[in-house]
Amino acid sequence: MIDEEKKTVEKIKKAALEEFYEKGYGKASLRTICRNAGVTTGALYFHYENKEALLKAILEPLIARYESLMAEYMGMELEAPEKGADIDVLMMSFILEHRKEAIIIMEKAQGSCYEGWHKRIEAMMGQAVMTFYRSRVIEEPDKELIRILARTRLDGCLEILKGNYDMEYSLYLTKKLGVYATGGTEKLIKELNEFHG
Amino acid sequence: MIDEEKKTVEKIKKAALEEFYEKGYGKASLRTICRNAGVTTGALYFHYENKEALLKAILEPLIARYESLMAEYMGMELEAPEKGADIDVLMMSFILEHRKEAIIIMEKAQGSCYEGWHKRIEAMMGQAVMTFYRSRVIEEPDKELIRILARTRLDGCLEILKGNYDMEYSLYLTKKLGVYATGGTEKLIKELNEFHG
Amino acid sequence: MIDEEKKTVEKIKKAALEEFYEKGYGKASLRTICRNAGVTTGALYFHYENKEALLKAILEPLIARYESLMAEYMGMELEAPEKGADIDVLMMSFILEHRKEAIIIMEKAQGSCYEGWHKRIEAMMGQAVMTFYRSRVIEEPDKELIRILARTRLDGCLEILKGNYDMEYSLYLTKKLGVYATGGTEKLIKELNEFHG
Amino acid sequence: MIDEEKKTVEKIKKAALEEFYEKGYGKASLRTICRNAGVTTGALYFHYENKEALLKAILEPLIARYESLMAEYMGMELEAPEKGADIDVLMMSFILEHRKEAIIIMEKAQGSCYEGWHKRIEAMMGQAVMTFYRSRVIEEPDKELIRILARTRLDGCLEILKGNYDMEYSLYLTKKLGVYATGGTEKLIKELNEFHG
DNA sequence: AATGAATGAGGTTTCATTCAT
DNA sequence: TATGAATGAAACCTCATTCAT
Repeated sequence: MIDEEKKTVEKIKKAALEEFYEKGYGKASLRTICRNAGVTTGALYFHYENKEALLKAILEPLIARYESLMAEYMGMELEAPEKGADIDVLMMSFILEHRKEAIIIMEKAQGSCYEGWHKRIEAMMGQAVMTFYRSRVIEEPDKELIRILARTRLDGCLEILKGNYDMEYSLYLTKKLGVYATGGTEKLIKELNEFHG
Repeated sequence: MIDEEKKTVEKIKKAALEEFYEKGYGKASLRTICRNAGVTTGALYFHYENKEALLKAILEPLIARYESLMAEYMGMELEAPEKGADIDVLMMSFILEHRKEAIIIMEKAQGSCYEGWHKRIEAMMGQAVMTFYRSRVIEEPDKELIRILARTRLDGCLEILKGNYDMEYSLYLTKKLGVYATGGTEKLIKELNEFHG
Repeated sequence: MIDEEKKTVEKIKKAALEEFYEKGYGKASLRTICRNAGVTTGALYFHYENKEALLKAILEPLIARYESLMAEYMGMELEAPEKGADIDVLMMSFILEHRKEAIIIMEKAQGSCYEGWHKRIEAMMGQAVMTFYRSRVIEEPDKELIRILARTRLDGCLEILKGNYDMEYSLYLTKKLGVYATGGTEKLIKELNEFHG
Repeated sequence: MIDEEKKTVEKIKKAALEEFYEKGYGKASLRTICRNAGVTTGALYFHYENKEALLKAILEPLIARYESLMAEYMGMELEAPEKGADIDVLMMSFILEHRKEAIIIMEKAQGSCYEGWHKRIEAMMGQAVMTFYRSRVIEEPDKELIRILARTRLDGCLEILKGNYDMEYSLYLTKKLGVYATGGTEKLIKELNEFHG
């Protein structure tokens, strides 16, 4: 009873999350998902139109929050750049509840309709970082450099996610990464302006 | 003649490099590789025992250099930490000649025997960074934090590789990333010591 | 109320008629039928034992009329062969009300228990035509020839059905086809008797 | 040896021809084809890209002849309409060697790229018949009537094909059908012109 | 009378790998 | 060295049908 009360949909989503996380979308096997969920292929296809729909069902809930968060991120950093670290903390506490989903969308979605999502997210972060640099640097900052800076910051966050630490420790790491980023940014800006002068 | 002198093995390796790079080890198709190489499956299997052996043939040459480079990296940064940026430059000029191979081993080897390699490399960099932090920080630095710091630095390099820029620009970006890293490191060390005091 | 009064059975039959007509029995999908009828599979299976029973429910009403019509056809043509055209008209006005059902049974029933029906119908027409030829031709007419003659006449009627013309035009075409058939029959009979003589 | 000398491709084509002929393209099962051919799915897919390519391999040889034949048909009937029957004979002797293929393309190709072929062929015959009628009838003949006339003539030919008679008998039937068609045409033309007068 | 979740066999297709030549 | 035909398991997906509610 206790075990059977768990609805089929939940069993499928759980098994699918694990499979997508481990093998990536392209290599994930629906058969394996069904087997691990203790369900037949027919049951899966009753609930989800196809492989991609299953992935969507798993990621969609995260996405709304993810986007709104990113938008917020862009706004805040512009107004109060020194709060960058705080925002990272905010982001962490949000995402930590959907670790695997976030990792899937950022690194394991190749072949699905989310294939390009990580680039969109990188672009958003890139925009925020660029806006900040523009306000501090005399010459137009190098676009690729900014992109890479944003990307490595994102990678830091992802690395924390992948570590699967508890919330407190994750936030600790996030803050330290924030300090590092601030120091790096300051130094880089100084150097960029010196070269100009 | 000139064209036919290009040995089968070379044609296969070239096509395989492209396929592994584009699709990743797991999703790469030997059929496609053979087709693009203008070679039959039999020929491929005459030269390579299986899919993994083909990947090995492509990556092995890089690996020796990669490891020795990493070892060197560790030694140098310990002795002369301020030369971090220079070492990055050195690394770049090495790896730039094997862009795709490096990216494959770091991000596209899932499912192969190189699946865990990126972790080894991260560990090596982590060691180097840890050694440096230990020499500057009073308390034992947090291991995970160091690991992540090393990892993001690696990601920066990878990002440059992925950009496929020309050597000059790649080195420019590497240097700037070095400046950023130095600034971040300094600030973080200061903070870590302050907290202690 | 007005809309809900339309019984489930009717909705199912309507959707099924369309689906069988478009895709044929074998390729018709019960899912699609249910979806288009706005009904669940359970409801369908409450009323019909299986796919074939559903087809039966759709075709059965037509069949009784069809058979009696054919019987009548045989009798009339024997007594008054010159009325062939009139009978075609009669047949048309009957069948035109069940266009799709007639087409299904004649051309789209493969895989069902009606798979052989079109042959029965062809045989009936063949009998009628044979009876007529026997009364006019000295030697026993070739059975296959008669069968094919009957079949092409049937095809003419079917073609009119498939055209989905209005009644008036359908009857016009039927009449013209009748003229053609009469002319063909006369000429053929003459030739058959000449060869004999 | 005797049995194994029969090449795989031939075994596949033979089994496929039978399966397509019996079940139609859509319902034909590649598994069944492979089983009946004594071959694995892999073998089939080595030789043919997909289901449709297999059908193409079976029909293509017929098609070239079919089209050239139809073109010839159109030209001849225009110049010498009384030779209609002769042409039917010509057509028969051509097609008789590819009975099943012809039937597949005319009646069993739904769902494949040949889905529309039978309409093209009907249109060709319709053109030829229309041209003839135009030259004999005062008023423009009714398009649909002509179409149906052409179609029934085609059906007669198909019926002979489906009968799987020997060549001699097939030609006999074809000739008789030609006589019937001539008689029908004459009578119909007379009537059409009378109505006009 | 009806729901709708679940079944499981079967559909087409792809794949790494083998082997006689 | 190399060919290329063949294997057979596994991929995603659809289907008619069943059954507890």
